[in-house]
Amino acid sequence: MSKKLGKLSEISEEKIRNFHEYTRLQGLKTTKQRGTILDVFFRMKGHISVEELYDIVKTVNPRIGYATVYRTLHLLVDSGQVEERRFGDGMSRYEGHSEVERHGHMICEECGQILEFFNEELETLQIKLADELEFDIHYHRHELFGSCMDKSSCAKRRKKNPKLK
Amino acid sequence: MSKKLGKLSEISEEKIRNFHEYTRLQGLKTTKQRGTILDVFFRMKGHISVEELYDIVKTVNPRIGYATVYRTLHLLVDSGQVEERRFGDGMSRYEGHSEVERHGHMICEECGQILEFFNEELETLQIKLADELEFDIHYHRHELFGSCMDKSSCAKRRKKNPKLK
DNA sequence: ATTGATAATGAGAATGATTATTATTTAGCG
DNA sequence: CGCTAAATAATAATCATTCTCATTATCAAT
Ligand SMILES: [Mn+2]
Ligand SMILES: [Mn+2]
Ligand SMILES: [Zn+2]
Ligand SMILES: [Zn+2]
Repeated sequence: MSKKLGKLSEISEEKIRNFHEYTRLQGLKTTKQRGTILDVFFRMKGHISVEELYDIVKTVNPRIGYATVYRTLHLLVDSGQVEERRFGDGMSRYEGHSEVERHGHMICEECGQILEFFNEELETLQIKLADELEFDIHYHRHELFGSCMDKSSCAKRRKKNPKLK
Repeated sequence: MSKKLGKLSEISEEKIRNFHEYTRLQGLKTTKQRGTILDVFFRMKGHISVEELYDIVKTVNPRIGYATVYRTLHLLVDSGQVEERRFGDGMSRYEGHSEVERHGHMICEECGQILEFFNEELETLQIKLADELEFDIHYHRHELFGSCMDKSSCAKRRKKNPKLK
C-alpha cells in the first residue's frame, strides 16, 4: 500500500472487522474499492476531509471514483465506526473515534490546529442541564474556537504572517 | 411595516443603533434596503435562515435582492450585533444574541425544536479546560442533539408519524 | 442644488461540496 | 457457469452561498 502511510492500529483493525460485520448483516457486498478506501482511511490520522482521503486513495488506485469515497464514508458512519465532523470550513471531516468516544474540539483560528478535550464533569453537567429541560441527548457537538497562543505551530504561522487578524 | 411583525424591542433598537455606529466608523453608507432588512430581521424571533428573512423582506419591498440580504446579514455579524449558527440542516441561521451572549442549543431531531441553555459552571469549566491546553477561546459552539421527549410539540409530531426514527 | 468618488444594489452567473442518475461491472450464491 | 442485486465510474444535477458587473444611490465637498 502507499509508502507514506503507517501501519494499521489494533483499534483500526477492529473497526474494519466491525464494518465488515455490519455490511454482512445488511446484505451488502465486499469490494476491492471499499477495501482500499478503508485501508487508507484508517492509516490516516486526524480529522480527514473527503478530498484529503481521495487524494491518497487515488495514489493507490487511480480508477476509484470520488462518489465511491463518499459512499464508503457514509457507510462507515452508518456502521458506527466513524464520526462525521463539521468545523465550519465548508466541508465534512471524518474521524475514526478516538479512545474517548465523546470529545470536544478546540480549533485554532490562526493556524488551524485542532485540539481534543474530554472531561467527565462536563459530560455530567450536560446531562444535568438536558434533564432540567426534559431533553434526551443522542450526541453532542462542543467546539471552542480561538487561538492556541503558546503553541509553536501557531507562533510560527504568526511570525510568517504577522498581519493575521 | 409588515402587519404580522411585532414591535422592535429595546434591545433590538440598540442593536440597530450599534450597527449604524459600526457602518459609520467603517465609512459605509446607509441605504433603504439595509434599513428594511434590519427592521424585519429584528422583529423576527428565533434562529432565522436567509430564506425565512428574505421571504418577509420581499413582502415589504419585493425589489430587494437575495444577495443584499446575504450581504446585510454578514455586515450584522461583522458588526457584532448578530451571531451565525449552523445546526446541520444545510443552511446558516442568524440570531440577534439573547440576553445571555454565550449559550448552547439543544436541537430535537424529531420535531426540530430548539431549546437554549446557559450555565455559569459550564462556562467556567470550559475556560479551565482551555487554559490547561493553553488555548484562548474567542467563541464557542455547544449543541446537544436528541429529542425533547416530553414536550407536546414533539409528542404531537411523533403521533402523526410514528415511524420516525 | 450639483458634482464626483465610491459604496451598494440587483440580476444572474459561478462556485463548490455533495447527491443523484445511469449504463456497466462485479460479488455472492446455487 | 449464470443469475440477481449491489456497486462502481463518470457525469449531470442540486442547492446554498458567493461573485460579477452594469447601474444606481449615498454623501461630503463644492
Ligand atoms: Mn476529534
Ligand atoms: Mn440561540
Ligand atoms: Zn494556532
Ligand atoms: Zn421534539
